[in-house]
Amino acid sequence: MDTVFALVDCNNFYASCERVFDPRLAKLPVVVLSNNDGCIIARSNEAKAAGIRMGEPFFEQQDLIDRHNIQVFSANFTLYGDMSNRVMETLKQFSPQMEIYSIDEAFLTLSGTTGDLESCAREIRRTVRKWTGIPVSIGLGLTKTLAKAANRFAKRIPECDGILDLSLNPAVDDYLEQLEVGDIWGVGFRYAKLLNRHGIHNALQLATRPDAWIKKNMTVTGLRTVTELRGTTCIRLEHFARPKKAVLTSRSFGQLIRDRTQLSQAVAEFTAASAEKVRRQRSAAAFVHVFIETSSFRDESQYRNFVTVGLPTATGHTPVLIKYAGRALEKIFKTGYNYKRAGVMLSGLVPDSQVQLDLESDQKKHRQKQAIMQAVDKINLSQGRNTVFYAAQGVDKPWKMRQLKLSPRYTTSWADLPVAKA
DNA sequence: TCTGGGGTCCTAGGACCC
DNA sequence: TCTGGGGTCCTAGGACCC
Repeated sequence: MDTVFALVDCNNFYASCERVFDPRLAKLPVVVLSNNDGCIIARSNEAKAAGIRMGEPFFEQQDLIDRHNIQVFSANFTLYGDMSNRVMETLKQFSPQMEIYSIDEAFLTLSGTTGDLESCAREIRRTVRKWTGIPVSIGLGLTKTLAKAANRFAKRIPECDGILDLSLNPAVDDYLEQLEVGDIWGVGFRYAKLLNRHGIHNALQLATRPDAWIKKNMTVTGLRTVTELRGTTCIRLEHFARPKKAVLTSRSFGQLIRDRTQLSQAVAEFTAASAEKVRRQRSAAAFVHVFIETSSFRDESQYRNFVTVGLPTATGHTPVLIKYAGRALEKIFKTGYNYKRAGVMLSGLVPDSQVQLDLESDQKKHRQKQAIMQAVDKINLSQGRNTVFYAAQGVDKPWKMRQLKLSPRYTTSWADLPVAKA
């Protein structure tokens, strides 16, 4: 009996979500764009094969997209978030020990003998596909880092058919030798270049370097990664989501903003969104940070600035946060620039229950404010974002992001429900 | 014309204190 | 003009992840 880590990763997740509700897409190449229809952030296998590159600006790939009849979608995070929940709920059936690592990935721990583990993984894969329509790949290993590596191979080697178990695999070193350092979980672009300069090109070479050398060049984080490659667990399963220390809402605008009022409305909107995230984890924020910037791609005068303001007491109350965000904006706003992007971060997050209040009257007001925000959140959750909103957020929103290719919110909006025809 | 968004952790160095 | 030793806290910047 061994306990091993399984990494379940949804294949081309956003593109797969679009396909679930539109069977016409099954054999067609599909790409999904980032907010504001800017860059390509997801590609079906067919789109990859056609030569579409990840993270590239959409408009630069337009020719290729037309030539291959590639189906293009604006990011529909409402849909993807809901599909993610369905996948995660399905995975929970298979292991009580689970960590939701990202919108499309989860670590599970599985127990069993070698053969069992693989058939268990196959069962998970079949079930997720059947219940949600999403194809997944599963990698198994003695550590999270090895499970990640196994997953990479499971996706790339057709014979794996979506599953690879490296947990007690005698060939694990052969696989590590095939794994380029830049593809190791925890080794990014910078470290990969540094390692290459030192003649280290694959995971096996890295795993055999002395600890002291690793620590000196890649800090303790790098040493953890290397130890995990050798099969010793350093990175535990995070069973419970830890509360965030800061939340950020930022957007590029659909069109440039010059006007102070419009910019302040956008900032109010982002503040409201951040505040909602803060309340969702039952926190209150002690600092508001606001940044604004012009587009560095445009050949015109540039400006960017960032400012922090502290609140007298931590709060999750949207109107208070909007007020302080507005003051912050006043400190950095300059007339005469074409603004392209703004963002609002809330930090100094503390549990809502720990907020210090002295006076009894304060406590009463505090409870009233909380009740209002709860009501607002409840309405917006059930009826859709910004069903109820603050006047400071504005109404026209000329800066709203572009989403020209948005698919319906099939699963979360009655109006968008797919219709089955006889 | 059009170029995403949201996080975490670690370290070095400076400020400050005794 | 010379100028110790040790500790903590904060911040900026750099690395990483999806």
